[in-house]
Amino acid sequence: MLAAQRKDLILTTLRDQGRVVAKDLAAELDLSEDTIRRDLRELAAEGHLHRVHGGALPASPAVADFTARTTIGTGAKAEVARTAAALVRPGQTVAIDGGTTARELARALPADLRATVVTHSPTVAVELAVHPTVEVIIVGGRLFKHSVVAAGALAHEAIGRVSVDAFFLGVTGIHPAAGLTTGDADEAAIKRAWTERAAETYVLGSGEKIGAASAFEVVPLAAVTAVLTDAAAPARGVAELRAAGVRVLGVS
Amino acid sequence: MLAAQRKDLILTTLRDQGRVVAKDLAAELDLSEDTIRRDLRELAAEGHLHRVHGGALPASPAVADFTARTTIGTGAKAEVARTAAALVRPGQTVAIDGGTTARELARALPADLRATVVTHSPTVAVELAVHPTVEVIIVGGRLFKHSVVAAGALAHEAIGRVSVDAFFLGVTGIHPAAGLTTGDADEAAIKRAWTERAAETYVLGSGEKIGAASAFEVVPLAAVTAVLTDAAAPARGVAELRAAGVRVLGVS
DNA sequence: CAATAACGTGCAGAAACGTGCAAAAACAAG
DNA sequence: CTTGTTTTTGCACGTTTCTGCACGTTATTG
Repeated sequence: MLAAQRKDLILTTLRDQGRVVAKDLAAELDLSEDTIRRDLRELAAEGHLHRVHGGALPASPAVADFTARTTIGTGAKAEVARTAAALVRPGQTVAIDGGTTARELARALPADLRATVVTHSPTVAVELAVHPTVEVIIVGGRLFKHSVVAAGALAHEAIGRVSVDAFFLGVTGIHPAAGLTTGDADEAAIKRAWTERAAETYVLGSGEKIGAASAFEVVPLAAVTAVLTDAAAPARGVAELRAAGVRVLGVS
Repeated sequence: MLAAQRKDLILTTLRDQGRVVAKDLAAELDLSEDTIRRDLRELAAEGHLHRVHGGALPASPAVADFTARTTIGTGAKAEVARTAAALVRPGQTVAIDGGTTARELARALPADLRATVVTHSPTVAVELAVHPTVEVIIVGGRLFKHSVVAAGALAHEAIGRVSVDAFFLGVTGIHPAAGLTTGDADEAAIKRAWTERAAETYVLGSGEKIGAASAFEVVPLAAVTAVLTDAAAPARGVAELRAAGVRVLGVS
């Protein structure tokens, strides 16, 4: 057995059994405990496991966190997110906005999806850090703490150099007359910049946002490909959007 | 059963059953009561449980919450983080690397600190989103999932346009001969770029990293201002660093 | 109150630890 | 192919951690 294989075995054993006992493994592999201890020490130094007396434990309780994280979300936002995730094609480059629905979208992406996600949301980036196949590009800038997204001229400039197949836009208001709105002017400009760089723009619009309007327009409704909402969205609001020529997905 | 596992079992039993009876647990695990009592004493000393005659009860909710926060706050990495946080002066611009110690540093910054933090770690950015006064600049780039940091040419270029008063550098190895090392070459280059843009560089080096060495050198030890470590750092490792002319803070 | 159970401390033996070293195996260059 | 270099492995050994024992002290119970 090669030394590298042995390290893989250690990590696999850790994952499967939740622990490694140095003495047992040495006997099993017919090696000295010294060798196993050396392996454990090195793997611990690289952050792959937690070295304890007599063996090793998993690196962190992050396994439990991973499980919680991958629990399928319920509620309106998760519904919207699923509708959105189904629109992402393998091989595409898509941009994801910030916010809780956007975060749900990051979670809802299929585990085998091979695509590139560009985002100015560190929260979305952290969510996608555990995705096995999606490539993630972070757009930097000044952190707008209210929404936990990068904003300002730095972000705006960086977005201007990106082109994406689709942009998943988060807003706070979806109104037939007022259009798509949000509460901060700088954030509105960032979102607008994304729509200008995207072939298609889908609004993440759970029902509570329909009929609402905030202070700053992002883009008019005519500028987007569709509004993605949920089954419980208000029928009148949906009807009004459709009457205005807007494509609404996620509700009959 | 490993000793560390047994402590986990005790805490799990406490959560599930609301109590631990020392005599019963000793019988169940075929160990002496002395051993169980020692475990309970140690866990109580760390605030994880309430020691009572005959066994243990859960720490009270308020204490448990405080302890959970304090437990994070009392580990080696939190110690290092506190030493680091104390070095940040109001009005400064500092860069924070990625990793768990870096995240602790973000948490350890004083609540009234007025400074600017630049980081290529979305995790650090998310932590600082709740800080009332610190300005945060995110450096974008391709997400290196293993360490959850932005990397690649985009990040490297962005860092080249930033100057900071101090860079708090995370590594996996601190060795008198091998220098400061990490496990990925691209990440090593990003870290190096930061050291070149920083007036001072402080290494976040909890004790387990001292004496260890990973594959890729970031910078030699002579290139940094100081290594910040914790009280439990190995004395020999610390002595060797000091003998090599390295300033080591956080341990006598 | 006395008897019993549980406690914490100090101690010794066993197990595990990490370091330095040398030999063997693997690798790379000529 | 040979030779020099690097990596891997086990050994020896001093250090550290873990565990049970003994025992005096403290708490609980009838």
